[in-house]
Amino acid sequence: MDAVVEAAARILEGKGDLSYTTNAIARTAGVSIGSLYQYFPNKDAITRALIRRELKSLEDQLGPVFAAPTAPSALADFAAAAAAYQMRRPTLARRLDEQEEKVAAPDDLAPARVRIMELLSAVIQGHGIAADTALLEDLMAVARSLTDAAGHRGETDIARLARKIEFAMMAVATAGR
Amino acid sequence: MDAVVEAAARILEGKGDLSYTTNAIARTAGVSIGSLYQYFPNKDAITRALIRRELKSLEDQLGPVFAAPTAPSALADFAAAAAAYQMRRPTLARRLDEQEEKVAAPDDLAPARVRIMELLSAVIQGHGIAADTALLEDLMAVARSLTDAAGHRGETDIARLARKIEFAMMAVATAGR
Amino acid sequence: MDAVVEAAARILEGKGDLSYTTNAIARTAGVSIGSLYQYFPNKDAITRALIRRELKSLEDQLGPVFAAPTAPSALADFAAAAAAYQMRRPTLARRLDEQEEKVAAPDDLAPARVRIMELLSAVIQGHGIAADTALLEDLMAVARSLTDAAGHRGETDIARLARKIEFAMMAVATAGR
Amino acid sequence: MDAVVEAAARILEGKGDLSYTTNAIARTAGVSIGSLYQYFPNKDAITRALIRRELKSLEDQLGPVFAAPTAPSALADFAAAAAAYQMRRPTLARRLDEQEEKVAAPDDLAPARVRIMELLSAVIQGHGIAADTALLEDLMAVARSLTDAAGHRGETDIARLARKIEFAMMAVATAGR
DNA sequence: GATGAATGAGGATTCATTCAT
DNA sequence: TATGAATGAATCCTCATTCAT
Repeated sequence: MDAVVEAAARILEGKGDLSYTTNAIARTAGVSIGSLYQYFPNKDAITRALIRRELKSLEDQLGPVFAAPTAPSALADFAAAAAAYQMRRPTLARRLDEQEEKVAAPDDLAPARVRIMELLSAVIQGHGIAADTALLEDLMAVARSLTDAAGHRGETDIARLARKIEFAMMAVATAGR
Repeated sequence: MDAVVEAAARILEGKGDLSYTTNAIARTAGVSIGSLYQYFPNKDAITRALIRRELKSLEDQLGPVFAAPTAPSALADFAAAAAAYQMRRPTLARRLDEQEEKVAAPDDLAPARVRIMELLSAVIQGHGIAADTALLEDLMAVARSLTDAAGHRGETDIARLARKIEFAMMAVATAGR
Repeated sequence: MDAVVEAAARILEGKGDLSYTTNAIARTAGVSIGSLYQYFPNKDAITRALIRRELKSLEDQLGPVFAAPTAPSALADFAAAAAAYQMRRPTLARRLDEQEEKVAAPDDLAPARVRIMELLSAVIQGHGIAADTALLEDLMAVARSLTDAAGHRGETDIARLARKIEFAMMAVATAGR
Repeated sequence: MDAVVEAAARILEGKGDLSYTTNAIARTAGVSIGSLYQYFPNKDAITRALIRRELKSLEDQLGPVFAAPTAPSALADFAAAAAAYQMRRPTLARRLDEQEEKVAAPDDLAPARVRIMELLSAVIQGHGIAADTALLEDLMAVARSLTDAAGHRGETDIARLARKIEFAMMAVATAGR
């Protein structure tokens, strides 16, 4: 149920890890724990659903890039989408990254991530750079770290953040020779 | 006691958050919980001691940079030190960052962090760039994310990692105009 | 839940302080500790609930005195009620007094105590004696000590105990001049 | 060792039950726990030694009464001694009473108590009243409760307290017919 | 379906007591 | 004899999960 997932999101970005309990999620969602366990087999499933939802949201932001992955402005657009996505829920993505490690079998999350990775791969190749998995991971990591840091500080200047991400990505891509 | 801190490190970088219990730490350290609590007032204190130890280790690696913060090679040296530091304990630093959020009053950790930040500030200014707190945080975040990603993949090429970090830092520093 | 409070009472008057643990209370009450903590936020709250219950019981016994606090027989009736109250649970009240020192913030217990104190004050004044707080405390202490001692010995003669209490109270009240 | 017993006394009348640990006693006494356990077989033994010391102190105060148990002023003197004894360490005696319940086998404390009881018995009989064990217990209880209450309030008027005790004892003794 | 009371394994912490030095 | 580090059973409390209604 969407309410449950949204409740999980709110608790995670609010009081954080320590209050992230199934009972708190149910209460915040306005359902009983009994019902919660009818929608989700266990706590991890809720976390995974939330991660899935957020990945979907990021993909939506990336719509224009998907439309033209090899355009000259594609990298800038990618950076802008990443920045815009994380600006709305600054702490959520960071907390979610931490949770992801604890969640068993995040296999069902792979498809979305693969799509985004492949998109980024196309974007990079559009800039004439060969993209192996390692590079793509580095680029994602850098983008995420800069948005996390900006989110932590409560910054709101999306354009500035996007610019930083773009520059950093470009630098990392060229550093690999 | 050092054994306790090292046990904490090993559990954190091994089985992770969920196994990071006082009893597990004691068992791994080869002491009883009773003894553990004679050395440390509570679990957080152990985590803090570990963070402190790691910061110290990073500062040691940064020794050459502290010696000549404004040398032309200072940024490259800083990146190399960061890379070298994290290569030995790839996952530890990342897991430790997550723990830090949960640890109450990490005030006693501030001095070391301030020293490193001020060092980086000097290094950046040696490159003719004004360094505000936000920029320094971004640079640290980027360096950390790249080392984490490399650590995740089990890479061992320190020089290559250092180069990526240096490039990314430079890019972020100049992106701020 | 009443069963928990009654279990607490039974342990306290039975094996005493050392066996007065949350697990023992839960076991005696026939519930799991989990359930116990759904009814009460912590152990102190159970103790307070028990004290509250006992104060309520004492107030019930004092009903006739509340009805006519200034009647000539009021002091005798007060003594009789105190005796009757404590005869049923000889050791409980004494053990509870000891616990009260350890219980944090027994503020929610004050009202009942104040009502009883004020009643006693009226009774005493009905005998032409000014009652300050110190005197009231002394009277309560004397009444309690005599019931405790009688309870210790397993006495069952309520009338005799009430008579002793009445005499002692009267003596203390007049000793203050 | 006397220092250990006095340390126990100070902790008990100070921070109370919760801080009354063997390690705290040793630290306060200026000895190691190792040494503490060379003097006393266990914690209870310390408590018992303290009780014994306090009973001895009370007996000392009662010296004049022992000298002339049947004198007309004996009851007043007894009350005065009890009051004087407890005034010096107001909270200690009360806390000690609570501990006594927890202490196993307080048999070695009996002799002193018997001596005091027999003294009181003689005093009472000097007033022409037959003293059975029950009455003696009641008298002791009343004396103790009044001193405790006075100690609780921080009163310092020994004469006033002695008078109250004497009156109350007399009343209880005559109430038994 | 939905509810929420009930469960109990597990985690942090304390403290009386021991024993090697 | 003195020391104090080491021990671990026992305590309070939390929280994911179940199931009778």
